[in-house]
Amino acid sequence: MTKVTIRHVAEAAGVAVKTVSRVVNGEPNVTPDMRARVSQAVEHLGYVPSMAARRMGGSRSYLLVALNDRNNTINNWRSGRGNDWLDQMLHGAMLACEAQGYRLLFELVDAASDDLDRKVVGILSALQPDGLILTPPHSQNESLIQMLVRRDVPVVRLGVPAHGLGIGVYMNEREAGAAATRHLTALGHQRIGFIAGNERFAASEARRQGYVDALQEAGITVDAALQAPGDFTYESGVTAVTRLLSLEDRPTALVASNDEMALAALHCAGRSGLSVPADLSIVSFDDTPGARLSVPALTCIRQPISEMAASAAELLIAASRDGQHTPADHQLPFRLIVRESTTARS
Amino acid sequence: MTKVTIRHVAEAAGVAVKTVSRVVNGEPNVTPDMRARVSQAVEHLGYVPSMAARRMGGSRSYLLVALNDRNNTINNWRSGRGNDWLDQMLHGAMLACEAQGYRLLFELVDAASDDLDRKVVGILSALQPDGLILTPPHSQNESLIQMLVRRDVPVVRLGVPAHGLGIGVYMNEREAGAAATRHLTALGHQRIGFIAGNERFAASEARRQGYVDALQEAGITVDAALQAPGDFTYESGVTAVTRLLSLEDRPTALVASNDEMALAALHCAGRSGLSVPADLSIVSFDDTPGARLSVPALTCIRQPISEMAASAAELLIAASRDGQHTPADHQLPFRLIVRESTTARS
DNA sequence: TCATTGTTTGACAACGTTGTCAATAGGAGG
DNA sequence: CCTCCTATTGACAACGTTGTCAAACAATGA
Repeated sequence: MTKVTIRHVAEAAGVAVKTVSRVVNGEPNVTPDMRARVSQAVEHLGYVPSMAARRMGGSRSYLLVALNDRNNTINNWRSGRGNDWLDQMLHGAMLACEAQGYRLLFELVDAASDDLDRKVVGILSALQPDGLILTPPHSQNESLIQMLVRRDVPVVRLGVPAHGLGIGVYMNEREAGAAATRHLTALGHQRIGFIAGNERFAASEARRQGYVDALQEAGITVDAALQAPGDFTYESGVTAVTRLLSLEDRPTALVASNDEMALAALHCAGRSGLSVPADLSIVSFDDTPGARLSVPALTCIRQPISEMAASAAELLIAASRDGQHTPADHQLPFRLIVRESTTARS
Repeated sequence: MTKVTIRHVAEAAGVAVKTVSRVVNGEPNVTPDMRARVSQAVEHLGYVPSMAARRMGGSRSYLLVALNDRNNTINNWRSGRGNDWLDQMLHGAMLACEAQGYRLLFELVDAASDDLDRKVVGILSALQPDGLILTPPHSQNESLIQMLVRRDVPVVRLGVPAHGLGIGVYMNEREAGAAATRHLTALGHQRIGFIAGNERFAASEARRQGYVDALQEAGITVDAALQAPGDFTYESGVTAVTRLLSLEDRPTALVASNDEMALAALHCAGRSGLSVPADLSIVSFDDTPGARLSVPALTCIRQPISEMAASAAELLIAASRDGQHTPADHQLPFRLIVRESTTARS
């Protein structure tokens, strides 16, 4: 009933504590007999090693920290953007951690803070994690990452290529932007509008470039008037799509940089008497619940968020275990999900 | 550059480590001079105490754990329910923890698991948190909570009254159900349908009872045919509302047990040629982003989720600090947010 | 047979902090 | 001035685990 320590297990099994430690950690050079005897005692007493003591005695903490932008996160639910990205990230990373006996601790830090580095160092000192998962926009903060690499903290940068500094786990945003646009050109669309995402996120510009790539491939002239700024919020989507639909030669299709702005487009189109997809086709990014539930359901690009997070966790655990510090890049595939919001040009 | 420990601070300030400990923890019986001298050294060296060492040496871990149902959570985003509840809970609790130098670790455990107790004990042994926040349905698991109380772990039960076992932090669901319904009766509605929530959650039945209460107050006969089962998913909302709208004497208003099912009702109504709110008024629960963004925007009951979570964290920290173990109940107020989906009976 | 090597086990220090208790200094009361 | 009490500071053990190193033992080869 009371707290079970490694010593209790050692006594119960009649062996040294170090031997129990070896068995629990699956270290080599233990006879099968011994391993069985100790395992049985562990099982019987319900022994689980204390993370704190492990961190103190050994060199690993069995803990990963996911660093997220506080403002970004909070604004998300305050302003209605929803946090699907975050949820999937958390789940992907947590499941991967669990599978290896690790734990994930989620931290919020204001990316715009002027003593960001100091705060992150504080987290490192307090928690001493075996690795750090940075989400955008932290994952793009080169000076922060340089500092972390200097301190020998394994770092995964989510959503962006690492270019030799840390480990990058991401999808090809530019190619995704192109794929979304190609879907529309293949359906015969010529006038294709683009609603950009928040410039703070590197993915925004990459998607726009992909859009341009696909237009050029199809031999369509790129018209700056068809590109409207946005910041991922519903409101910015309304502004953008209002402008695009009021054009002389209005677009017959739109690429929205996320679902939220696509939903704004959907509503604005309806309000203007345009039917989707008959009069206006829409492709978006994210595949959030809202995209599936809207009428019509949105054709969109799905990011492999939980897969990226799981990879991130696995890479960090491996890096800390092997004491390696090799920069690397891991690109994961996206998927175009065709639903009801796109159709051939009439 | 390298790791800063309490010993370094002690040397820098020319005092004993214990004195540094006292200053860092704000303990009494330290002269102002000493406090200033040590504080300066702490500041200068950027010292932050190690959580692991604190846990080892002292009696507190400065860690709270939030226990969530794995299936519930995962299904949420897989099936499109969205995780607004979870996000708000996390943020509320995290901010409260941060304010007191605590950290929050989020854990997923399958509530239907047959060795749930064992798993939770494992978490306790590994993490040794100063308190546990249980979310529904865990917060309703009396035997689990009994076990935790026996082990002297401070426990907050989110969303339900504690009835003497642990600490309950919740809103009055029954009264909320009544308030939602009263809003409709006050608008002159007589035929009011109800779409129930998942029976696994105690709130579902409480809301239904409140609905019945309000009808009786208004002298309206309670008609079982107007009450349809649901489980919080969009699909179940479709089934329920289809049945309700096909009734001979169809309802002119609906109370949906969450936003998701209300959105289903909205779409079904539109498909049946009914306009909301002219032909059908809808009130729901949750105030998720979707409720604000839908057309028309949903009138709904807002749960004080982040406030409940913040209270939970504060209560746990206080309980662990004072070593108290007093059961208590804290009821927080809900709010009826009137938007566009309800109007007077025509 | 003996030296050599490798495998298995254990003893012990170390990690960074706080709890306990003793030592010291300073002030009040006689 | 001396005693007693309290406020302040410090010395040291303890927490539960792993890393290091040595000991015991078994197997191998000459």
